[in-house]
Order: sequence, then C-alpha cells, then structure tokens
Amino acid sequence: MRVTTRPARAKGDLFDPACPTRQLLDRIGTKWTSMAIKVLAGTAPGEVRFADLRRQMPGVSQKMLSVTLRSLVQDGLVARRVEPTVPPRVHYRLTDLGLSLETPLAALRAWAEEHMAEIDHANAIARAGAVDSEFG
Amino acid sequence: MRVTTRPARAKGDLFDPACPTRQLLDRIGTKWTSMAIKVLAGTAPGEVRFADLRRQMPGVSQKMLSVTLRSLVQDGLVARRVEPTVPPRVHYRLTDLGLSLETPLAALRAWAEEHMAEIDHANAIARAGAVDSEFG
DNA sequence: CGGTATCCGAAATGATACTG
DNA sequence: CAGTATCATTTCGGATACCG
Repeated sequence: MRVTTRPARAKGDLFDPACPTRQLLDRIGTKWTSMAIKVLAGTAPGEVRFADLRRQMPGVSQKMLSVTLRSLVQDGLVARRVEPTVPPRVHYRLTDLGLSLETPLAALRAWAEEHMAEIDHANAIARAGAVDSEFG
Repeated sequence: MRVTTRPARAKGDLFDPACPTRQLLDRIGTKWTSMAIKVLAGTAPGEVRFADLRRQMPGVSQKMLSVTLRSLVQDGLVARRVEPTVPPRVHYRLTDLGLSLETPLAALRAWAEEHMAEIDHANAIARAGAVDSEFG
C-alpha cells in the first residue's frame, strides 16, 4: 500500500519492473485515496478545502487525510494551493492526470456497486459451508 | 487490505456501509490479487494449476499465493477444481464474476501503463524540490 | 485552519518447516 | 503437488499532542 514514504520502488523493480499496475494499486488501494479522488472528482474543476474534504470523508482522521493528500500531490494527481492568510486556507483539486484516472476508477466503482452483493453472497455461502463441515 | 480472515466487515460498515468500492479495493489492492486475476484472465476460459500460476507470478511465495487464491475463491471470483490423484492436481479459473471484473481492471492497467511514467516524473520533481530545500 | 511528530496496535507479507 | 502452521518483519492506520 505504502502511502507515507515511497522509497521501496527499488525493491519492487528487482523482481518485476514491468508492472505499473501494482504500483498504481499501491497508491489507490490505500484506505482513503480512492475516496479522496472521488470527492475531488465530484468537485472538479473546482477546488475543495481541507476541512470540507474531511467532512465529505466520514471516518478519516486528520493525519490520514493529510498523508493521503500529500502522497497524491507528490504523485502529481492533485494540486495544492495555499492562501497565505491567517489562518491559512489550503485548497485541493485534481490535476489533469488525476482527472484522467477518474475514468477507469469510476468504471471500477460501477463494477463494485453492481457486483459487491454477489461477492458478499459468495462469502455467505463459503461461511455456511465452513459451518456445515463443523457439523459433519 | 485484508486477504486472510474476513470478519472486519462489521467495523467498516459502522462508518460507511454504502462504499462497495473500498471493499473491492480491500480485495484487489492486496499485493498479489490483481496479478493473479490478470494471469487467470489471460488463460481464460482455460484452467491453470497452482504451480503454473506461481511460475507466472515472479516473487510470490507459496503461502501468499495460497492465501490470495483462497480469498478469491471465497469471494466467488475464482473456481477451484481438485483432481483426486496422488499427488493431487488443483486447477484454478476465473468465474463469470471474476471475468466481468477483468474489464474494469484491464482499463485500470491500461491507465497505469500509460501514465505511471508521469507519476514517476512527478515524484522525481517532488524529490528534487525536497533536495533543493535542503540546499537552501 | 491545516498541518506535523510520535507512539501504539492491527494487519499484511515473507521465511521456514511440516503434512496428506 | 499443493497446501497449512508458525514465527518474524514491515507497514498501515488511529490517537494524541503540539506548531505556524
């Protein structure tokens, strides 16, 4: 997953340099990243402030939102703008690159909304089977 | 990420029951899941044996492949067939559900292959900036 | 307001050894 | 061959406290 530091690239390259998918999933697979992108995409091309973003992401801690946004900014997916007022106001928006990621991500969301019930059902069956075997 | 046990659903539901995307990313975001799906999709509708699968996934340990496949089977994305020979031969293939997931996943892979260089570049810039500030 | 630093528990992954 | 069990390591994420 790796949200915080990003120096583990060298290790990954050792056994599979040609797998950008894994690198991408390391990013969007973190707990809050895809949700942040979704909210930012919903606001695009407008900007959102830190506190607003946090309000739209129930359960996220201040630290994790900060860490998530920092990594997105570092990856060039999100742009950060600071108003030098006191207190400062910080605005976030998706870059063009970030927006282009929204398309395949939205497709994945659509699949999830359409099929997660089937996955849940499969898990229920598997759970029931495990219980059955305990009765046997 | 959660590949092994799957009882943490209750906790997630507490703050966001309507987010199947997170649940899906909890699954495909694990280190080996998406790679396994990719290999299985490349072989579909045929089957692949455990050892073959492992050979096509450089770096995966026997344990992690086993854990990954078990979770995919439990989720109904992969079907498992055992030949009762000695030694036994176990075959894996994507279910229809798993195959349907391949489509949005392939879109994500395409995006990754097309744009990861830009992400790397953004990271290089960010890295350089951090170095610059140390010179300042 | 918008962070950062630190500590801690939980979870993922890997190495190794053993089994049917 | 295809696992499972156990142990050790790494990383993630949350809580808390402090800063400009």
